[in-house]
Amino acid sequence: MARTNGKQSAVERKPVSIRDVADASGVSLTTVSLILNNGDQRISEPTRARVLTAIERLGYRPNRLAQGLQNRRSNILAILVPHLRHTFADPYFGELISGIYDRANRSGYKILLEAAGRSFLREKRYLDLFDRCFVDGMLFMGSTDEHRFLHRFRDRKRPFILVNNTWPGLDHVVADYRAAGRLAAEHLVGLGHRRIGMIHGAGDVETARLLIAGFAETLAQHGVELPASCMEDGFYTEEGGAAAAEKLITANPSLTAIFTGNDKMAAGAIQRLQALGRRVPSDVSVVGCDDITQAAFVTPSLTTIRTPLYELGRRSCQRLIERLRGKDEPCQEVLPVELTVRQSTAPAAS
Amino acid sequence: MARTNGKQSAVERKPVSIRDVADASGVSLTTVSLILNNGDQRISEPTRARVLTAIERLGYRPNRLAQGLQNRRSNILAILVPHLRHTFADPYFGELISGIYDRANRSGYKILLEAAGRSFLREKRYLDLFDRCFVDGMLFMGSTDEHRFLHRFRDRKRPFILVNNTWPGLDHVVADYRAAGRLAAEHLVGLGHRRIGMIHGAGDVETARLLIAGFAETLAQHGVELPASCMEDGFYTEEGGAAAAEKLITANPSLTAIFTGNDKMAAGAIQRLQALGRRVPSDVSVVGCDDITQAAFVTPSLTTIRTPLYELGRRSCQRLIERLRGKDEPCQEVLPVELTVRQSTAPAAS
DNA sequence: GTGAAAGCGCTAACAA
DNA sequence: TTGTTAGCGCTTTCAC
Repeated sequence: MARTNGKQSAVERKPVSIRDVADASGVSLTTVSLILNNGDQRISEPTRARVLTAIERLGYRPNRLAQGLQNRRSNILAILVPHLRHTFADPYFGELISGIYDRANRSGYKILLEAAGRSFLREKRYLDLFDRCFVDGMLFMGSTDEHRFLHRFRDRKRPFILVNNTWPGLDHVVADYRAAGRLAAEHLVGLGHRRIGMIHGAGDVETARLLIAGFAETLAQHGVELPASCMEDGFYTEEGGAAAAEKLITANPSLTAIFTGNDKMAAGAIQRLQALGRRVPSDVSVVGCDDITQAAFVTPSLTTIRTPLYELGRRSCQRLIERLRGKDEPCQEVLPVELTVRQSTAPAAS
Repeated sequence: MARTNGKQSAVERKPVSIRDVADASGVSLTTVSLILNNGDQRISEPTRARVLTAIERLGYRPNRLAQGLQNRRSNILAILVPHLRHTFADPYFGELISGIYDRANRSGYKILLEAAGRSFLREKRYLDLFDRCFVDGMLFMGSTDEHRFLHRFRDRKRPFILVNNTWPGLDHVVADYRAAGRLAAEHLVGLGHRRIGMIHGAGDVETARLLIAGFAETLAQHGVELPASCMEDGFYTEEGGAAAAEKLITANPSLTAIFTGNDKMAAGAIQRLQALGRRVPSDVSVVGCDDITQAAFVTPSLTTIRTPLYELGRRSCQRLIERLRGKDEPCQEVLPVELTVRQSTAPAAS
């Protein structure tokens, strides 16, 4: 791999080293290090004070490359996202990232961003991140069944957490999507809806399957069918949701309610339904999933199942940090979801 | 500063070093390094092949902490965002980040995420990021006049780029906000609006002032006033936009159009206007700014000024990388904006 | 209590 | 064409 062979860099900075501090305070380099790392032991108060003063005065900061080289830790965690178009602009990922960031920051960990593109996976660069000492641990969000590389983390040799999805043998923190499906179904059935459609996310995502299962099961318990003709894939995007809504309503004109696998698809669906002359919610009710910030600001505001994205991020990171601290128990944590009722659902028309 | 004193880490991994490769292929460690770094020079073909094979077989990856320690580079760039609530979930920042990420990735740079919280600024940790060799360069977005620490980067000793804002003496890449204001004004005036309000972002943001200036100037050129009573701060949030819209329309019931400093405020404004019984756009037209993805999926879909966020991110990162490669010219780049007409604007009613 | 010295994994003069 | 060697800045035994 070619290196950028440019000049060293246009800048020159004072590299104050531990050596300088030692000289300035008339002690050995060991003493300085001891004071920095070993806390209260040994070193006499006067010496300690002198060194601390020198550190302050010189503005010394330990070089973390040198530190890391020594103790084999980078103090950086990687967040891996799938390679989609402008992935980081998606509020779903953004909420998770915010939660992870805040938790990591609290414990002094830095966050490295990485998108799992084709070459990244092909060249197994996710291993590099660990083996080249870039990061101490990794969190992956947005996984699908296609992400076969996840196998490699089952040996638990590299600290790894799957965020808001599951995979056999991997540690994860996930929202209760089965319950999400159930809550949506109960809400709609409770409003008297009987002819209901669903716009789901990709079929190769475990949580999407759980959501569908929970939704269909609960409808069935109430004697409501969810035939294949009432199911459409919305690909988790606004455009996909819009197209799916159009297909659904065209194929099943009598539909009075639609449940979507995320809020983006719901926003797209609402817009398309209105464009097709259906009023929401008086003609058709729509229930979303996730409760991203924007859900409250579409018109009508979206009734949705709240998955605690920020908290999922926090907890995932918490678990990873525990792991890094030596706790070696498998982790399968499920966080509860709840119904948030707004303006996009109403009693069935007929 | 206390270190996490936990166990080394629950895991143990094969650390294949350059030493191992050298031994395995019967050459010196230097030879291996030369092959890795110096490209095609010197080394004979047979030797090179032998070494490359060994590298492959052992799965050797150079430890970047060691590399970095040597050549004082981390190959990591920091993205600094202001510390707001769930900052990373904001599509505005997300688009910029996506652009930066993609450009950085193309040149082999990693991205480190950092939020500029109180302690981060107070303790000057932005300097640590450089001086402790965490990163080679930094991009900052979401800056305000309050971010005084920006002064410290004027000496150009540390590669730094301001993203989508300006600051005296700092390199930046920014959208043409004055033109954005002008385009919005021309659009509304062109539709016959004369009683126009504005919901602006914070007054301590230079781009917000430029936007206001461009908007007011152009209205004035067309003989339209923009009195103080028609200006409200929306704090760049949906809730703020909603509250501002209510104030505006209450104080000036005859308003027929509102321009907002970003799309989030526009979404909030639209929702509140509708809640107050005003139809958008037939009673009141609304123009947003930025054109985030969600702008197309509020109801009615939002007419807005497109600032090329993703491209701003890309260019900013491009500039930073050029800087890292030794180019030392100041950079003040302005990217054009354009009007995107959708459903939220219509000819003036009266 | 404090310091000398070895070594983390790598790069790059300088020799050979 | 290849190898020897001296660090990069830090941590950590082990002596004193």
